[in-house]
Amino acid sequence: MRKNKTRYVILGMLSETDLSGYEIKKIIDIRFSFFWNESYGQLYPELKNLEQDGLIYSIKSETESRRDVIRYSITPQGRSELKLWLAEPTEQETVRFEILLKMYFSSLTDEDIMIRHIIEFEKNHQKQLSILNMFQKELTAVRDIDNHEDILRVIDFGQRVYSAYMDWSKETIDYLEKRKNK
Amino acid sequence: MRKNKTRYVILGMLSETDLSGYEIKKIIDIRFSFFWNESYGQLYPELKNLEQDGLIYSIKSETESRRDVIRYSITPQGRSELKLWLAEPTEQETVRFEILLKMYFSSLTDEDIMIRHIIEFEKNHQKQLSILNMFQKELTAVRDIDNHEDILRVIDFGQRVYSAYMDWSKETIDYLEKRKNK
DNA sequence: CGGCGCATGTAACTTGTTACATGATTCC
DNA sequence: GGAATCATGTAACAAGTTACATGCGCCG
Repeated sequence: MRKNKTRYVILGMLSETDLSGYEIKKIIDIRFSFFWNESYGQLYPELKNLEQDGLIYSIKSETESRRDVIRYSITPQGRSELKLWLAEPTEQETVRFEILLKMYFSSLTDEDIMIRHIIEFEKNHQKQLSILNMFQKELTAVRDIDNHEDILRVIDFGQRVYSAYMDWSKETIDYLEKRKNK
Repeated sequence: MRKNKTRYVILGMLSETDLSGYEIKKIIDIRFSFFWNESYGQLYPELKNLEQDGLIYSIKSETESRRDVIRYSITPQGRSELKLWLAEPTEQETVRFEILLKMYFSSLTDEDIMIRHIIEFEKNHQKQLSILNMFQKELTAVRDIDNHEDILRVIDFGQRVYSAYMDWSKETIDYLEKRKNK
């Protein structure tokens, strides 16, 4: 049986500091995007669910002059739910690399088309890798967060994997170039 | 707008040889599993759709004594549809690594729990890597398929990425062991 | 003769995305 | 004043999984 994991990202984030749905989404997009995605269509309803389950509660903005920013806070029950999940066995991830599917059947198309795909792939992930590198530098400089080393471990994962992507891309483009000129 | 990609795996496979739904599923599970997943619930209905669209046609088993094996064959329209897709831009993959999410919040749990998760993660992917290595050896020995080199490129991707997983796992277990003893 | 693998299929469900609506505020 | 961003939300849809049903044939 699969488990709704959106709740745990939310709970995890709120375990560090109070946040609004919008802020959670932004953090995921910037810092988690290389290993996690969420859409508003999942996030907002799940926040409602969590509140109803008593795992989080909302605090209407008071100090703020802005509109209706609804910031959430985690409850003790929320924390224990999060701890429970952390101890549960991890599901194997299911992946779908369209680029590899295309590569697999690439003999059916022109080399140039495939090369363009891989360049695109490389570019996208190079950008992500740069962001990771930046983020790593930032973190290494500021050493005040308590789960600081854990985050660095997560970033390290991304760097290794993305570097592997880059190497593969270069080699595969080379291979295709050679095949083209044959 | 997202695109149903199950059709293209099917078309791609049928572009090489006639296959039944069951056979397609098996090939995906064994050879594609490190970059692609499909369930029967997607596969069988999609075969029906493709047949209705005239991109494939079914051949009821004649030579076979077995039960109702429905083997499919690709049509010229199917081939051109496949070629069209190969030229289209590739969608960025969305990933969800539960293991990294847990690592990120691992300060909230015991080191031993996290270590067990990573050992599990490592074991799973080590198995996959071994299968990839085997498959690569096989392919390097037999050099008769036409898209042989392309497949090797795909396998190479898996090997690089999985090796990165292994390295990261080892280092992260070390890190957690050290943290535990502090 | 029981269990496993072969083989096809689907209904119910969960999960996830997209596209839109709404409106405030900030920045140029 | 218009564009971008902040901010919340949802309905419609698409995608994907799970769990089951059915039954054949082979092997020990």
